[in-house]
Amino acid sequence: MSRVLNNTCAVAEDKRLRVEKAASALGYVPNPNARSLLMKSTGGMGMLLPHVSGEFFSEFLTGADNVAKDNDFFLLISASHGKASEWRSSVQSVYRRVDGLIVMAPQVTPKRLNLSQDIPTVFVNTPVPERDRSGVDVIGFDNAGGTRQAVEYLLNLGHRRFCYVAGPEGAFDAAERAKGFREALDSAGIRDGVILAGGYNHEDGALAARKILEMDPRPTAVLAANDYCALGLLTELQGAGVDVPGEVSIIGFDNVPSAAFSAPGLTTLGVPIREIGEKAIERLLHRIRRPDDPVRLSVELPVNLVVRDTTAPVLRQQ
Amino acid sequence: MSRVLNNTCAVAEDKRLRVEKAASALGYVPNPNARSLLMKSTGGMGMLLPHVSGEFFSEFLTGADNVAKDNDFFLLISASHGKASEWRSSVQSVYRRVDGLIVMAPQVTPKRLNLSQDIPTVFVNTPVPERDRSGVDVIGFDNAGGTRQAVEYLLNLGHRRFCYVAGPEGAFDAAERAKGFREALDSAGIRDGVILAGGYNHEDGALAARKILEMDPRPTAVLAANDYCALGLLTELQGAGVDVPGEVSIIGFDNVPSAAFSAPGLTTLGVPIREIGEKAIERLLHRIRRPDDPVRLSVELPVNLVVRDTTAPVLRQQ
DNA sequence: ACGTCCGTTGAAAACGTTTTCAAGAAAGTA
DNA sequence: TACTTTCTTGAAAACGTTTTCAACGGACGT
Repeated sequence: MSRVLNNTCAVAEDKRLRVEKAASALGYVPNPNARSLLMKSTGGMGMLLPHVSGEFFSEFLTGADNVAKDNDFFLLISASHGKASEWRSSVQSVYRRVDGLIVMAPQVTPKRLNLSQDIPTVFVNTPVPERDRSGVDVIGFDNAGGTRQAVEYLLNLGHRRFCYVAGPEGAFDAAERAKGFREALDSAGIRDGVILAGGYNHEDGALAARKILEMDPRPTAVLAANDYCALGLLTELQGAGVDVPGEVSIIGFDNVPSAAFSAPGLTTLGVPIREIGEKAIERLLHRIRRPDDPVRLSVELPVNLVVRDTTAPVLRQQ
Repeated sequence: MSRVLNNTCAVAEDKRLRVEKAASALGYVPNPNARSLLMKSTGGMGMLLPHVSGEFFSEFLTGADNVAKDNDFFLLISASHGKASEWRSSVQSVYRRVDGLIVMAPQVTPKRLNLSQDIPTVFVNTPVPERDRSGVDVIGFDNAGGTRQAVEYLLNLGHRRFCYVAGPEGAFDAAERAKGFREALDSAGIRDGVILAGGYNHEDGALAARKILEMDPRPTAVLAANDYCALGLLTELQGAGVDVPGEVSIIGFDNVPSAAFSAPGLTTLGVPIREIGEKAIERLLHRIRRPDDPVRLSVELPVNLVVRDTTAPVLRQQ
């Protein structure tokens, strides 16, 4: 009897007791499929991500999970996505199983995902053209501005020979970060900034480090596409006897927890990714609870330079 | 018409075409709730975890997600669990929404979770008493043996003054690791091993490091409950001018990706956590596909010492 | 040409809930 | 006492699928 479980209308006290006793004796748990088939709500949030590995995503998940749990929502996660076709099948499999969707697809433009419009969706760190933002929320952060800021900081420290270790091919955020690097150098009138192929993992940084070691003259400032890349770079350079930050300054991107605990501590660009995870779920909750609210989010959060110990004035090398 | 979408029986070719065209024109996607209500299968795997933060869990998730995706299963994740009551409500909310369940509950014994027996369940790194293993699969790893192995390695390097930075209170795996430490010291006849309160995060290691710095005589070998703790310890000791491994050797636990990229590289105990994630999902898939197979898994995987550069012979200090 | 069998197809039952509908009982009012 | 209103409760409809059932038509064999 659904009335007693959900307190939906008045029931005689003796009957209520009998039903409750029977329910707990049988270990009765309502079937959520039947429930959400009828009620058209599932109590879940879907997260479509490119990966789940690394601290960037684990922080994002942690933020999302915290507020989801507080509101008794579960998280449905689908990851490991490179191609648009994989995205589409994931979208299908998630559709109608959740009440809201968070999509982080730095490699794919959302219209290729053919998402249905009838489910609240928040895009995070995903390239959404202005004309496609009508029905959806968009949370981004200033990738290009971050690198630009970092370059400017290094310029002020006297650096003139720059190198950028790029992120993965085809990823929108990586491209933006590289763009910020080029723009900042252009503004400063520096023409010989080097961009090296890289990626988002330690190994990519280590590989780039070996190329940097062979360069002559060697750059005095290296920016990496993210913290893991920077950390791999740092370790490899140190292993080759290079003094960081004495000879080379390094700046990462993301400010993952580990960045604070390298030796020396990594100077990096802080992205509030855990807070973004929280905010994204909160946003979905709002849209679920007030479906007729027409206002949509479209924010680009600032990225803050977190100065630690892998950056120093260039004076010593000149 | 379900017959054409699922190829369940012969249909005239012209009708099939017409149905398919109509379906794609309307953007028809079958409602998964209605589907699984009837078919009693959902195409999802549930993961009940204590957290999702940090590389340990992100590696575990990556492994699980890889094989789940290859088999077109989605992952339903419920985390942030401290208390048994939270676990129970999560179990309820996941029940019937997934075809299999992975439970990692180092803080709770499974019988307090009142899990239903009718869904395949794999316990990972969870204390399951022998008598409760009849219907479930259990994958563990040798926590005690790991620390024991590490202590023995350090003993061979000549270390005699040991310190252990413990994990979180109440966690089964942390207790096992501490037990291994005590046992190994007892076997060696060393009575003055120090156990410090700690935790699973960088900060816990850093805090413990400050206590170690005040100790006199200072230990020459420090084991940490996990890698993050060890890394926090390492950074803090280095910051205080302590030479690692010259003055103090450090060994972590888990072998998360970052452990390879500290400076110096962290000696640690390798837990194949990504493979465990894969194996757990594979196990569930097997049990879903062959429900009548009575054999149950009950394995304790070995933990391997991964020697890097935070450990050295004690000679110099004697 | 007639009977049988197989391939095809439409209708209906089932899955486990919630919600609606209507009926019945109890209580209050004239 | 009779009528109306409110409270309670059982039955039935609905949600969107899959599967089963039965019927229909055609093809094949005798």
